[in-house]
Amino acid sequence: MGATRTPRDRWIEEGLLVLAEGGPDAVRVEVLAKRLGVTKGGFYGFFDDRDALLRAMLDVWERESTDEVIARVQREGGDPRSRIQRAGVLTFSSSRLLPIDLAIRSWARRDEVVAERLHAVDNRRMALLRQMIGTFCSDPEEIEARALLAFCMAIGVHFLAADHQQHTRSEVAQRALDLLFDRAPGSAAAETGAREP
Amino acid sequence: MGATRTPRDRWIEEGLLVLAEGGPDAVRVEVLAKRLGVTKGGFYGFFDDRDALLRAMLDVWERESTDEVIARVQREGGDPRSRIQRAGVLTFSSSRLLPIDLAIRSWARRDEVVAERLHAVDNRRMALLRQMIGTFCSDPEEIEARALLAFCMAIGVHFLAADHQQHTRSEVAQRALDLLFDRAPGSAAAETGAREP
DNA sequence: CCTGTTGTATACGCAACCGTACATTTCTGC
DNA sequence: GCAGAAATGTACGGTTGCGTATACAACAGG
Repeated sequence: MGATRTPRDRWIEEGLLVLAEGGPDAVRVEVLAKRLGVTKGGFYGFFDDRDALLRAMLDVWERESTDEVIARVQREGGDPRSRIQRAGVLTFSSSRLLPIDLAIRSWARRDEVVAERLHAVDNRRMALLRQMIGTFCSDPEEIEARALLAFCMAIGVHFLAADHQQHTRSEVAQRALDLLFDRAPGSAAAETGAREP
Repeated sequence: MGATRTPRDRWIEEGLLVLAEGGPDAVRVEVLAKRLGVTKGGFYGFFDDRDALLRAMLDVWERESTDEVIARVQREGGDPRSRIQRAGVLTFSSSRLLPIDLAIRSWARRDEVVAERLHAVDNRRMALLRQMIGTFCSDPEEIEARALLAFCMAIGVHFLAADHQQHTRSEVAQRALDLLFDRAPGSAAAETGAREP
């Protein structure tokens, strides 16, 4: 063949799916090949080795998680506050990005290189959060504390398994966001994450 | 030999260490054997297979994370509030339990059985948190929201890689806890987790 | 002592996966 | 159509890990 039936991007894409489902250890060349309906024959034409694929996956994730989110938010306009809210939704409510994000966080705990990549991405996100909270809170230290809480909740809810008595997780999460963002309880808004029944 | 050089508990213990370092996929029988300075010869006398070890590891973790923490807290006495604080410290500041806990959380995202175990443990912890927050907050919904935030932060900080401008992570975390627990900023207290430079 | 019991070493077959070498197919441009 | 390039299939050797079988060693009780 001359026409690429399984281009480089498809390997990366499938790799990200498997990463989300089973963690980095589940990303095996021969497994991806089977899922793509080919053999690993072509793989080594695109990548030096398995590790090169993992790095390429991180590249794509980093770009999608930052530049693309920001570009899309800018393009769709709106006031500063709703823009940043939208960035949160795009990142932490995306059924595509969220599981990948969570998998990479776990991965980063045991891989220094991944940790540095995540570090860069999280700093950009934290800057957005700060900006948003700064629209209604002036004390820099309190902004930082609220931003940390919001970020931790966006991540943490997906690593938590507790029930909430007579309430659903998303009801409680909504209430928690109300506390963080200084809104009257129940006023529908931000949703930095937290979707669960 | 008749004397057990490598009893069942040592396999479990080493398994938990490896789990904390590299996740469940890193827990391999032959790897543990090498780390223990023996071969896998004896392993299958204690466990049917690798999976039985993983289950035994979860048993130990569950017991240490709940009953033993609670027992120790009760034994050391104190008023209700400081007891619950101590339970938080024992769980989320323990250099032994914390990494295991975080590894199990990641694991639970892709294993239903593990998720159910974590579910039970988290419910017990959540009950303690509720109790503590209930000592200064009466609205049940707000208690639940604050408990969720506190729990999410105890977990989330370890999955977050962002910097905090001129502050350290633990300074910001302290301030965040002050917000959550209705204290004046800076009044040294609870520390539900969050130790980092 | 000597005999079981029990923990460990050794060796085996099997399977998954890596990376390489080489053959084969299938487009593309001439 | 016919090169030749490009993607894929096939086959191989090597490694790691599983679980089993069996032999060896060390300690216990008689």
